[in-house]
Amino acid sequence: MPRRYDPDRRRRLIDAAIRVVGRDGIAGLSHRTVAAEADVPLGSTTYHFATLEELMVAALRQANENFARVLAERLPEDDSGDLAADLARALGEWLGGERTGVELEYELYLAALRRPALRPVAAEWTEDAAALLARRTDPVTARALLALMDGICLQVLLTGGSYDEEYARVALARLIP
Amino acid sequence: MPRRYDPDRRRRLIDAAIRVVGRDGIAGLSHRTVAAEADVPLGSTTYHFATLEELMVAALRQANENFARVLAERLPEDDSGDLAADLARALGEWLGGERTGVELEYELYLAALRRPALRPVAAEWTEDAAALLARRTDPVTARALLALMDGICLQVLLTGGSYDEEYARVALARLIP
DNA sequence: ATCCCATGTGTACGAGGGTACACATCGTGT
DNA sequence: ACACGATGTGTACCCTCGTACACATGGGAT
Repeated sequence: MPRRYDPDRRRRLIDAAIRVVGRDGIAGLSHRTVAAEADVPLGSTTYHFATLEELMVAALRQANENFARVLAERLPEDDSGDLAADLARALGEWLGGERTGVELEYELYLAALRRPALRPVAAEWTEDAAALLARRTDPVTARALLALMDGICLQVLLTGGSYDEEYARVALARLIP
Repeated sequence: MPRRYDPDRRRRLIDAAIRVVGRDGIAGLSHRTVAAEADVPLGSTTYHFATLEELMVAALRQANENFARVLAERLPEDDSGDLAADLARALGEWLGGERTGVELEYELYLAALRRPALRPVAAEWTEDAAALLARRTDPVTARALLALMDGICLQVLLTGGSYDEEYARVALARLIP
């Protein structure tokens, strides 16, 4: 039974947790489901992550890093272009893809509402994203743009409506002084 | 044991469900916890609400009605005043009160992300709120204002930060053409 | 070479949950 | 007056979960 000597078992558990949340939501997250998804015994998950919150923290942090990378690519540093249009397009690409991915990241993000342990990670995320936007505008406007993007995403995801990129562009443009 | 003849048992179950979610979150919602909170036998909850989603739908709908009433009071129909300031103040009062109440309503609202059954109710809510705001501005702006308010609330609640009413007022004002 | 400890494995227990179902009771239409 | 259906009650089954614990194993410090 020598599955011994698994250097990045921790990483694989995090990946498995992300897949589980993507498929069944946080409600489907348990030590057992993660263990099954990662093909490791139950005891291994409880060893590396004593509580499910620890797993969520790790998963949220990784999801943040992924999204920050994507956003950085979509936001060229030179401010020659139209920032509102760039952001609206980035949102469109994000929401236009697999709904699973968006749901996954938002669900982990929103989980911070009831779990104080996740709040510092959520705060990191908004700070990092704001810093990214602040390359193209002032910090206060950056925060407002982020808030509006969050709100637009929420409305689309929660009501089951469709994303209107032109509407988003106009609204975002109004926030830029 | 004649607890028979309970005309508004359904209503009492909904109230109990709201109290349970307020105290322990959706994670703590179960037929049994609601039954205990409402002081009725287990079978009664499963009779009136076959699934927990039905309970959540009813609870979310009631929470919406409560909040819509409050918002209507805070938004006088005459447009003599400053709309952005009114909204920022309403947000402040809402976020300044018991964190429990805000968390409760937001948690039910956000639950629609993963539960399609809740999405029509969430959509109703945004439409009703937008109609309220549309008394003071155009429909497109009303939607944008709502989205920004959602985003600002989220950032406060998820990151554990504090609410800055002046910042909110400025950002909201920019959205009004 | 040896020892210690981080890591990995298997299993068991008690708590709590959804669901089903048989039975009790009352209101109401006929 | 009566029967039937809506509503209420109690209980039992089976599942999943978190947790704890005893044991195995191999790497690296000494």
